[in-house]
Amino acid sequence: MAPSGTESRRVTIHDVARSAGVSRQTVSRALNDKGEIHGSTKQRVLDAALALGYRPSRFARGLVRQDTISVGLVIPDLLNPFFTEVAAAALEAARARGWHVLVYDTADSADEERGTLEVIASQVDAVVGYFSRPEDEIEKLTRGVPVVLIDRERRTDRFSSIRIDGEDGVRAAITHLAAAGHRHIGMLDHAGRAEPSVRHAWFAAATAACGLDAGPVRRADQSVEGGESALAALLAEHPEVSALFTFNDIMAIGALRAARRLGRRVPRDLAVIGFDGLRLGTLVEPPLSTVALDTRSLGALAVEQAGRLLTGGEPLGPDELVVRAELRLRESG
Amino acid sequence: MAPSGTESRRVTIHDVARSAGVSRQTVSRALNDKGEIHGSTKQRVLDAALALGYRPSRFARGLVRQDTISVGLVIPDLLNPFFTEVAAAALEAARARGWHVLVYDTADSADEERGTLEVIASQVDAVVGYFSRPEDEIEKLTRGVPVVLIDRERRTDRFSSIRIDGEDGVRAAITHLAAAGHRHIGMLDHAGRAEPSVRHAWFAAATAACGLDAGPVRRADQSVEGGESALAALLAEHPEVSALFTFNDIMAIGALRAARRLGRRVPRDLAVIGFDGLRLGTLVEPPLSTVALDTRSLGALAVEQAGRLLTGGEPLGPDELVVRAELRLRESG
DNA sequence: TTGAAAGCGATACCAT
DNA sequence: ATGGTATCGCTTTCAA
Repeated sequence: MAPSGTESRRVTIHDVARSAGVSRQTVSRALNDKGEIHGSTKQRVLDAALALGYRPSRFARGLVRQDTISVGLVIPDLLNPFFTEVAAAALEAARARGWHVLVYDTADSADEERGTLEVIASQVDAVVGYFSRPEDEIEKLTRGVPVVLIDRERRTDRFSSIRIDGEDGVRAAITHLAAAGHRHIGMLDHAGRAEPSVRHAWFAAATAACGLDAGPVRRADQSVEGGESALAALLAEHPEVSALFTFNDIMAIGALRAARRLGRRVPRDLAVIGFDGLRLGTLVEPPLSTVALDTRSLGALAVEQAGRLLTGGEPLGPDELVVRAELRLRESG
Repeated sequence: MAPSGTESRRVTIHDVARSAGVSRQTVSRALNDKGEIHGSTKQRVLDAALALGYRPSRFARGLVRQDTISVGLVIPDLLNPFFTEVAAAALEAARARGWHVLVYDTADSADEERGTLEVIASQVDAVVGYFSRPEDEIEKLTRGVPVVLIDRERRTDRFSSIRIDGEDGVRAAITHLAAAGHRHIGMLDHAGRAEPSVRHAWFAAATAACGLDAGPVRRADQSVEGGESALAALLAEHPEVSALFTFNDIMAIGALRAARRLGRRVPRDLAVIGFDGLRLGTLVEPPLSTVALDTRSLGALAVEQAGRLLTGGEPLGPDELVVRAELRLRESG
């Protein structure tokens, strides 16, 4: 018997019970493999359920068995390999706990982010991810759900953040470049927010610490194309620049391309060091040197903390909610 | 007042009602912005809700307002850029419909896939994605939920599949190589299943159609490393091979690397054409020629069909459930 | 404007 | 082994 044709009302446990000539409870027993049920009865119920195309309501079930946990993962752009890696790590950590993950890609758009925030709170037990709008707005929209922010500061009963600490890593990178004789190190920062990024601050501090003048900085879109055109512009204005640090690996890969186009050999004529530590960096030519983040533990940490916030377990403290970056030298610088 | 400290029972609408001195229905009105409520009453309720840290139960709410739709997206490996692209497309299509997407990464593991199948049916309204196990097993485990399979055949009331048709694209690729004078075209197939892949069949048919002898085929892991070592092995046995077609772009990128290591210039000494059309292919050196799939419409199509299966709308027919591949020549071949 | 009562669809507990 | 009843937390009539 095929499942009802058109315009079908939902098949409930009641329908199955009636069809099999038993009570609802018996149906429940049969479906959930509880004992205490006669073999033939069970089979009859199962047959009836199949024939009717019965599917338990996840809502009704969730209401009484309060077990399933779902977390919302908010990502600005899944196609950006960095976020892909974080997402994959979060999925893995969640799976290990038997949690379900609802993924929302906000497409780098403030509107989409707002839309997501509006619906997400009613669908999940905790939220993890990246946001661009003011914390108090996030707080308002997430109404009571625990939130773990990545690369953003906010600590309250309900909010936690994972801090990305690249200070040492960036200093190591700049020190390395300086030791190689580079005097003019430029940077490609990202143009997302109004102010310069924290990574830029690390860069500035590191160059100063090496006794170098502040190198030229150019802000650009957080993409391969952004890095490509920004480096061309930067080099046009500052041909003396012989080394480059970028906000992230994607932009660095764009810079590699621009360098090739401009006839600058890497690392001989231009040393390039990115930030993030993407796997992708090993695939380009030359393999990209980078200040690497452990994206895996980043995602895992976020999920772990969400769990603690959720169960009222002892939340991790600021010192534990940090992911440190470290210099990973390959061939580009 | 901070949300209760330890071991807190769930705060229900009832608690809020009592705390605000009104009935549950009034609370519901206040929270859902229904009219018919006095301004001050509403404010009092809202305050009480906030003070108690009240959050509506998604299960209870879902039970009565049967509106929210969730689909499960099953992906073998989110870090594989091809699947990332499909996932991103599916997320986008789902968002446009206001659906929620639960993502499951099965880590290329049969066990994880089984585990996912066991829980997914009770959490979503429809399932979309990639599976490796036999259809009847999938059917059994998904108990009544509509399923859209990608790159897999199965059509019933409840199952649909999106077919990937690369026949013309592969023929165009091989024809192009033959026209360029290549007589010995090798292939790197993937080693996932027991039999050769469909893509291999297209390859074989295309070489035959061009009047060439069947080229050597080597099976390898579906990864950069897999492609890298497989090409080395293939070339060692068949040094006459001057052109290569691969199961996918990732393997082709591995092949590019191996070629460089072996001192074979691409495309001069070895022409390489991949399959998938990844954005990634534009970043390597030289940019990868490929038989490209429109991953965006692949994901969108899957979601669209899931919607039709779900609402009982007229499902798309086999002719519409196809994504065709086309040759995209860049510089590697 | 507010409240009482009746479900939504399932499971758990207690009888029988 | 099976059925009755209460219950999960919320929204939706329908009265007042």
